[in-house]
Amino acid sequence: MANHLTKSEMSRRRVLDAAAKIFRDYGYVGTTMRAVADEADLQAGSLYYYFKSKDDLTSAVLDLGMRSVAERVESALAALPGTATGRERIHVAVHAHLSASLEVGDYSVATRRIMGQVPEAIRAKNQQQREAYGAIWRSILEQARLRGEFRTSANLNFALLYIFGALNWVAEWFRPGGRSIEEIASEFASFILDGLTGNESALTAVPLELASPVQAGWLSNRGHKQKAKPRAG
Amino acid sequence: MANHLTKSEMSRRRVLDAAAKIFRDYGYVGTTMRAVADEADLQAGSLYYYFKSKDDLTSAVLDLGMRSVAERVESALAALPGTATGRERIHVAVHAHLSASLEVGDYSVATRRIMGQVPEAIRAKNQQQREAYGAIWRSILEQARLRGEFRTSANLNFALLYIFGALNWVAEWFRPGGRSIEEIASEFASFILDGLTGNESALTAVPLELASPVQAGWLSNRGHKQKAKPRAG
DNA sequence: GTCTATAGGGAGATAGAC
DNA sequence: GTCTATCTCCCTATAGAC
Repeated sequence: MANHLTKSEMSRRRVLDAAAKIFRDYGYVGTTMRAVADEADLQAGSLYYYFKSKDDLTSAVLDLGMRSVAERVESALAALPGTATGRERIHVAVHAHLSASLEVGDYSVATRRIMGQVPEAIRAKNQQQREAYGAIWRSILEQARLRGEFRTSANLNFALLYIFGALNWVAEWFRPGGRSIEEIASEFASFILDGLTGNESALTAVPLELASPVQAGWLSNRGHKQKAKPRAG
Repeated sequence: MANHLTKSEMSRRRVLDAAAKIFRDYGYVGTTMRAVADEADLQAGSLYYYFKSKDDLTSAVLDLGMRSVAERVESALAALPGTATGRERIHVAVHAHLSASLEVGDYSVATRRIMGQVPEAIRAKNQQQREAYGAIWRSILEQARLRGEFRTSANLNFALLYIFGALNWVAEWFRPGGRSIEEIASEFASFILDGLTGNESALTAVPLELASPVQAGWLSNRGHKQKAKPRAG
């Protein structure tokens, strides 16, 4: 049982994937066990074999989404040589965050949308993980400042909130088939480090194509087809 | 009836404010007409005097939140002299956006959370307003680029998505009593324009207080006390 | 592991009194 | 304008068969 999942583990994961999708489209309260079961090709009662309640399922979805991103970023940073600059670390962290976040896109979007709507007990538990992940970023920023790579007037507390706002919004508008994650990561790292005015000495070169419009609705949540209007009463 | 609202108009607004709060905390499906009525000191049936359905109410909440921000930004930009630089316009737009967005904070947060969960018809309608508002920002960015204030490698489509992600997240973590909206706006405009590395010649000077932690949970939605756990089944 | 059946309760919307 | 009463439908969770 080293690497392949048991049937039970696979089914459990199938339920989680289904739940992430339904939470994303219908919110916390709007998600029904029936809809999750349907998406996972099960009957509603069967979910209770894997999760003892709707809240237990909710907590597991939030946990998996958060951990996927945090672990990817941690290992990407750990793989860097000790000589890496602040710029390099930030670029790598941005890429790892976006890459993992988009890979588990249903979880990322669901989390962003329902975090403020789940019962307090669930939120508090997940909040600890979020703070721990934030601490990683805080330390990258502080290291870069200590190395003298930042202007001294930059407030790192705000920078953290600013960066997370921009990065976590990506899972809402990204659609496969457009610009690659690498391009987006380079562009965003460049925005974070140099802003819009900064000099041209960007990170890795980013092709100059100002004219090409971004794929789907530039600001939107469009594209999440809902099977039906959320059930009326 | 030039300036003061009729009783009916006031009640309607009371219902909208109540709905924004409930949508924010419970999501689209989780919001019940009973809960909105309770928050507005009415009975559930009475809401149907003002709004012909839950979806009609939903649409009105999204509309008001969006318009509040767009109108404030438009008029702030219109008030600028023709000689204003790209930097100045962006700073003013950031401040106006944040200021309006926080003033109708319940609407802003509710919109951000439920936009992806409302029925398609409602989303499509609101989407047009969002695109129109986005066009304003796009034109500021393009003007600044034409004036030569930006590095030519910056992709403005991504810049727009990046900026909106960061700005619209603020309503989630901002708590009155901490740093002022003006400080946040200056800091954010500086991030957008100069990034973290840019030279010290910021906009208006921002006091250097790297040590002071931002008030509540740095990444969180904490602080929206829920009266009770969303009703269990 | 997955199913069916069902308990006990809450939803949106309408009708008609005041 | 606002209320109460009510119709019809769907929810979470459990019990027990297979």
